[in-house]
Amino acid sequence: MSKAQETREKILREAAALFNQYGYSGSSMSDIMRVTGLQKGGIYNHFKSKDELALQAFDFAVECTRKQFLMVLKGKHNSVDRLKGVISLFSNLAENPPIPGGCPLLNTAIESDDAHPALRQRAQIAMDGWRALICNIINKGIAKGEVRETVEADVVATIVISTLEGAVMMSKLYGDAIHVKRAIEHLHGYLDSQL
Amino acid sequence: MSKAQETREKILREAAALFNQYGYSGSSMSDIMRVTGLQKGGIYNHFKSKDELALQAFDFAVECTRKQFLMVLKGKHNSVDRLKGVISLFSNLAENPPIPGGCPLLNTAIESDDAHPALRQRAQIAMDGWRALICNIINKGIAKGEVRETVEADVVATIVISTLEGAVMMSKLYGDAIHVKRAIEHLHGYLDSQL
DNA sequence: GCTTAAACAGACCGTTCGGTCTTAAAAGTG
DNA sequence: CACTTTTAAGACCGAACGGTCTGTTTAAGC
Repeated sequence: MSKAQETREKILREAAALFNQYGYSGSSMSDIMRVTGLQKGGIYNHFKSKDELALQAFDFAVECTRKQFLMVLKGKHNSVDRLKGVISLFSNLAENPPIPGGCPLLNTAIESDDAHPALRQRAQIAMDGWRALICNIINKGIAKGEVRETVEADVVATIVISTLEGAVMMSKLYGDAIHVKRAIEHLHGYLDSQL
Repeated sequence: MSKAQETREKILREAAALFNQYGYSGSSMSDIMRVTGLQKGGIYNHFKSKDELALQAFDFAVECTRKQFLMVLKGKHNSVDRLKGVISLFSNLAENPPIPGGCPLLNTAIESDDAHPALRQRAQIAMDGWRALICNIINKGIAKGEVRETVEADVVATIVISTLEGAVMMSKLYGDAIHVKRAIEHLHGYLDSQL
């Protein structure tokens, strides 16, 4: 990887962490200069505006998360196990998240929904991807006979994501992972009884 | 109510709506001047800083919500009905919320957890109140024999709140109430089978 | 209705904001 | 190694930021 690409990725990584903790409007370009150790010119050479940087930093964060999903899915073939694997990833998210600040999708969705249309659209796309992942696992499970045919994948996706994200919010608010742990346990029971 | 008190409350109401939609760092004093129709002097006469205004506006928003809870609880005496009543309040929250921008507790928790200790503490207190409300309903239900003795009120509170807040996030992200509706339906089933 | 304390307007302050541009250094390329 | 292009620095810009302060208007209490 060229020097330029390395710098670019460093900016994205540090900016993603900053935006994830302090939000888009809570992070200034000066903050980004500080955490990257670069001056204005060094940053604006790679990104033409704060807005563009924010969008790409969000995509970067989403891609990080997606890679974690794929890793945990590797080797698991039973569809219920695969779902539980995805869910269990969240036990770390509140305590030692891959990107500081918790779940980027949650944080970005909340900040952008009324305030930042472009960012909101990216968040929607990322959420679509996550919902599709869950739906795919379930529908393949149905096809393989591991999951009841009456199960509505869309509904399960909503329940799983809502419960996890809400629990991350609570655990981050209190600095206590117990809420995420309870959510995970509850979802395991839910999946066992419903699928 | 004196003129001053009216003005003060108008500022709180408008500021609460603004902060709830655009966040604390996404709302400037100029924005608050615009929505209140007041100049700097008129606002700073009632609040000594943007920070203090933000804290009080959050408390104002929480108090609004609390009143709604009390209203829906009035007349309901069966503990499961009371819980379901609280839950059903959320069907409006994503579409036509009492304070524009969705759930103030959710929004404030997400924005403040890494960025604003004072606001975070207020959010914790508000969350404590909400959890206590749910726990009280359940524990009284146990005492009255309406709820199984083995039910852990704390755990149920976590599940109910997490699921609802996560669903509000999703519904607001998509501008589609279906996720909140699914969450409510799921929680009704959960309460029926667990309590 | 007068008095007096308050509420409010709006000019003003220093700082920080996002963003531009010139220039020097460093990296890539033959 | 020479040459070209890219990359980063940092001075600089106008606008907007949160906050202060003085003067004027308004409303409350006698």
